[in-house]
Amino acid sequence: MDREQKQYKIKIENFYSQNKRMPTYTEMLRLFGFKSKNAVSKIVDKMMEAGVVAKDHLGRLVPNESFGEIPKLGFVTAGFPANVEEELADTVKLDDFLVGKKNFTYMLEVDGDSMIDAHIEDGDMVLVEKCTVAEDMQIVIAEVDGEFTMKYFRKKGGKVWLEPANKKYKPIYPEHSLNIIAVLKAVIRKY
Amino acid sequence: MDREQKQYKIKIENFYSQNKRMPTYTEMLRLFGFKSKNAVSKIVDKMMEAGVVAKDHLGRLVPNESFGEIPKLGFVTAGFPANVEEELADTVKLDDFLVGKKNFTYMLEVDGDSMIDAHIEDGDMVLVEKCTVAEDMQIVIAEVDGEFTMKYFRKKGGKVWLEPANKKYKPIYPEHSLNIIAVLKAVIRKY
DNA sequence: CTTGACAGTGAACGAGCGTTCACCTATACT
DNA sequence: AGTATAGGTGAACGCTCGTTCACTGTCAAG
Repeated sequence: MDREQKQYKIKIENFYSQNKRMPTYTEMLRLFGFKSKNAVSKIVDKMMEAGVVAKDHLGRLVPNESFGEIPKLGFVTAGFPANVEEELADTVKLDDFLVGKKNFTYMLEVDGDSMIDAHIEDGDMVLVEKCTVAEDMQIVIAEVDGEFTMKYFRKKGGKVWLEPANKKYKPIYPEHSLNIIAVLKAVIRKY
Repeated sequence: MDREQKQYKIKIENFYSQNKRMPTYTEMLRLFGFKSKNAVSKIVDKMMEAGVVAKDHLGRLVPNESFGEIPKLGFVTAGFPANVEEELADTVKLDDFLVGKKNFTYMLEVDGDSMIDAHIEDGDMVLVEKCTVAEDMQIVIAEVDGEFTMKYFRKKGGKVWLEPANKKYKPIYPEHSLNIIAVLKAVIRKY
């Protein structure tokens, strides 16, 4: 893919992320600065050959799956490849990477340091999946005797309780009820 | 929005996330199980009134911004709202939430525990933004004397060095060169 | 029963889309 | 000079999309 094609791709990507759809040929005409749709047509043909975009069974332009994805580079210690602009083996789409069951996923903000030994800080965002059961040692959002909290879920010998990841706090043994609301799927911390 | 409309919305959402574009009326016809496009037309009109979808200046159907977003619920301790299916004030799109400058963002995997006191574990994924300068105390990916590493960037009185977040390791004072490659923007940990 | 509202059918239509063809330059090669 | 080749213009053409209209059946209210 040469430099010019990359420019076109970036313009299409921007259009797509702004308008949530692919541009029409007439729109690309303006976008690229041509005066004839045919010029666009030829460019699109090349892009299809290069695999940047594709057409579905209706002949409609659809973005290649790399749209909106970000390159995944391997380990930190391995460093950046010499030319990071090069074709990269692996890319990730954050939505797909983080969200499993779309309609059951919620984001919450952590307050308190009760999970600090699990390296979950006050202020971190967590992605949780609504769910009523959990395995021993999973981190869950639970409701115990009317209070909501995030803790390790413990289950041993018919007993269930919650355990913080902070020695300052003590395990919680439910007096009346312990309802699992959701299980932790991911932690996100922004800087 | 009544139950039926929600079903339609979910079907459209699924189509959109699979095909990366909105369905045509003919496709919705099959999708919803009607025999006349007019039935679809009426339903779409209602959805537009309800704000679920919209049409742009070309009359093309575009998803409302809530497509692909996940609900953001506030603090963990605040718990889940009684009826989580309700209209929710806040939603987040993970891509936009995490990625600032799209063409400068990369994902790397952390190995080693040198940043453990900053609660970044071995195996965590980090999002970094390519960049050559940094502030004191920002976490950066840097190349020191030929080696890549992730550390706190320190800058004081004209001197620069790197500091791990783990007492087991010592600060790194560059012998020949210290190049900042990228700055840390987010940490992601999956369970 | 009559009436009106609602939901869906089936056919017709104009518009804009993507495609295609003939043509017009430059630039590079023989 | 002569000639391909690539990159662009401008107009024409079908096709399918979204829209619209008249019509049908169903259900509830008067």
